[in-house]
Amino acid sequence: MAAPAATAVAALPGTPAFSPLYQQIKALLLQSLQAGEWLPGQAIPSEVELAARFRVSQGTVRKAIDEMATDNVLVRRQGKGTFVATHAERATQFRFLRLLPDDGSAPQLQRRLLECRRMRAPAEVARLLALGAGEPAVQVRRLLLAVQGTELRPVVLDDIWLPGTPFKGLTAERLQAWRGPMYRLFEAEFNVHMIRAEEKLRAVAAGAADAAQLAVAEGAPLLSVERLAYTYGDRPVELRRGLYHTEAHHYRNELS
Amino acid sequence: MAAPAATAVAALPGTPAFSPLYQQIKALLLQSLQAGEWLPGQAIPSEVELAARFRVSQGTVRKAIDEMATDNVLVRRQGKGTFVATHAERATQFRFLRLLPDDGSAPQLQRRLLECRRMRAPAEVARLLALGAGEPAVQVRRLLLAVQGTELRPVVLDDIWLPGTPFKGLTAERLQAWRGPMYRLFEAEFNVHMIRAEEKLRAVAAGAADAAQLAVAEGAPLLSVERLAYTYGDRPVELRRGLYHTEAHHYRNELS
DNA sequence: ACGCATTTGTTCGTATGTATT
DNA sequence: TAATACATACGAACAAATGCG
Repeated sequence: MAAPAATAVAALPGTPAFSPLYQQIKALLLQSLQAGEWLPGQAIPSEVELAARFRVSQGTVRKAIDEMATDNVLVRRQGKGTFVATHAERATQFRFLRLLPDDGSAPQLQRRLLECRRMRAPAEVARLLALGAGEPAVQVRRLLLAVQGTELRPVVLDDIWLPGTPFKGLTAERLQAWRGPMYRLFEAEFNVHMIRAEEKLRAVAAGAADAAQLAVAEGAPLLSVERLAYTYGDRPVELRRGLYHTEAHHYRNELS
Repeated sequence: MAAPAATAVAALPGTPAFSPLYQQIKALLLQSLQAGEWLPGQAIPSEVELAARFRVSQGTVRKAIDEMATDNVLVRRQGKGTFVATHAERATQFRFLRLLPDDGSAPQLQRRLLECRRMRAPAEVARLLALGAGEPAVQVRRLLLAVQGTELRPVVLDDIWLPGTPFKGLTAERLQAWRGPMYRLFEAEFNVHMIRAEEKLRAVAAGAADAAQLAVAEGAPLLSVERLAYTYGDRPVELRRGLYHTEAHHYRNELS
């Protein structure tokens, strides 16, 4: 962990490997995060400390951290320090949960675990998760139910695939016992932190089995959301296909 | 337009109106943009010029511009200057057009104008566009067709509502004649620049009329995209409801 | 309750590098 | 080549928020 080359080196401009100092610092910080030197929720060293470690000015460290903060990898808190982002905070949850009630109320969802089993990854799953042929994977299926007064109405049917190796030890009991966001469990128990995801949305007709789970008619229109989530270094670590019942809910998106 | 108070004033800390200098500069720049002092595609004054005008350091101007650049309101080009963002650039178009072919090819869409008429805004439209009762509005309906080899397949049915006053002079002929993105027409001809939008997505069943336009069966699942687009100062200036046929296309979204 | 140390936030100034014309 | 504009980097000072003694 004691990096032999803690000093960042600015290559001569014009050489192919050239990149600004603050970008090199950013890369080094990301490496430390990936290596688990600082865990989600913990504070990283102060700007002056990092400046001393890397032998650069405080302003240079600042610019590196600034970018990582806008990337939602770090969170700055004036007077306290800079912290590794975590999925425990409310703000972070809503970045990945885009389904909202039409009436504008706060989403209130209950989980119901349907399945959690370990198996060899199917070809398509292996391809998207960049796994070798026959490598293990974990499949999780669950239902999310909206709480409306005393009633519970199913709104999301999730089919989730995770690489087996980093998620060794993930069981139905573990999932069942967990209170809080699933992504928070992943980072707390398996040191896998989701920072980015790509989604493909489609309208599809409900199949018989899915319709039964979601309590809708067969052939009813459902919103299909296929997600590929990435951790540090753009490594894909989750494949998720969700079916959303959008009668009293909608998927909210901000274009900017 | 000759601002009487070109000098930014830092209120005493603790007073309610206090905000950092660079935020004040940002607000002043946004006012100038809103007033049309610099038009989309044009260069704004250089950082040193702006620093002199506002009596602040170059670094402070720089920070204001930095934020506006990440907001996609301005575009920096090293060696050339800083420019007002425009919808003419390819990159900007894809920020607002999220429908992509499943096969990964570049989207190639043809427009077919169905309707363009001026009328009093219906109550719901008026509410969302913050119009007074009975104020004029323009309704545009159009079809987008995917070009697949020699075939044309309808994929999007758009129903667009615009406030009548800023869009005085918008006619079917004007729309028909325009080559390029509609948002580019809006900023070039009507000085209305879209910078942000909120969308609500749902899966719905195709009605008889919509199904006919999109060449799908009645009841087929369609992706409904309801968009409210904003210009400078968070003023809503477009309401759009699109129906997407997502059999060979999908809506792409990036979570970060 | 007060003050002090720590940490990030803001602002200034200066110098040099890189891209464009 | 020279001038201009943005990009990077350093240093310094003070403000604001936090936590601790």
